[in-house]
Amino acid sequence: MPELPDVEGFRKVLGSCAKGRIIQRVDVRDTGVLHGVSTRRLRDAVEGRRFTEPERHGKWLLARTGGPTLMLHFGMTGELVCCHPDDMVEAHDRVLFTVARDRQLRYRDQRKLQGLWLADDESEVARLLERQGPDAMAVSRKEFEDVLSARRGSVKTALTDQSVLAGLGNLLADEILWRARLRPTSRASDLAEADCRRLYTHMRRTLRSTVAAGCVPPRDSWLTGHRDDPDPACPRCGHSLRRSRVAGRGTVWCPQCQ
DNA sequence: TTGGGTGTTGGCCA
DNA sequence: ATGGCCAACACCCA
Repeated sequence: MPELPDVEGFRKVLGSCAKGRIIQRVDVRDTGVLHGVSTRRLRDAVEGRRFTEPERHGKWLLARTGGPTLMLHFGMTGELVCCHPDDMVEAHDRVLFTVARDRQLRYRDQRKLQGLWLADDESEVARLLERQGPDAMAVSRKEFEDVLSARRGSVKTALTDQSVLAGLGNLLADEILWRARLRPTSRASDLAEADCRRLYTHMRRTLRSTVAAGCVPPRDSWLTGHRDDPDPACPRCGHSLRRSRVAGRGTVWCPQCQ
């Protein structure tokens, strides 16, 4: 689930729930989500510190504390929620950060495909992000065109490859390609300049509305609203949508208008 | 009950 | 460089 818009939503949750507050207690309920750091070291590193303005790069959330930085990745099922410490701890609440008597930030994740890392300094942050391409929300049109034209594979593979462009997942890629009327299997390097511009425009437009929504909503007028229909029809032209596999992922597109 | 599917990533192999 | 397959994990569904 979590793609750029979701993670941007989690960044806002962190900001409104915990920014400026002191981390009073870290409670690790499941060490399986900790990567390269023990519960002990995590607590020693951040308890007593204050959450500052959180940042995001692609699908990574950077929880800064003025010292070490907590790096969060949400995999397919993770989320960040603001709770009351007395709220019932749910089965998938893996790490709890108590930041006030009445506030507790929770890293909740069903599948534990990713988790939390602790970066002691900026070089460690950079090391964890070194394989990430430019953020999809921040990339310039020029840079976008440059990275796409350098790719031999399909445009969908390029859009979802985090080392090319950071932030887009399977759903967003399908939605953006549908809006830009481009087949997911088109070779990225074959795109005409006009195609590339259109793709960039629709990427920005789609990101803007999904970030505002805090997710990629299954709207009726969007492709997202139909990908799970039994016999899906294109909300733009009515033609039957096609399913296939591109970049190893379930892909939905309209053979008529894409 | 079992096998196959799922919005994440990275590693290995050809 | 690229694509395919698998694993990590927990759950759903036929």
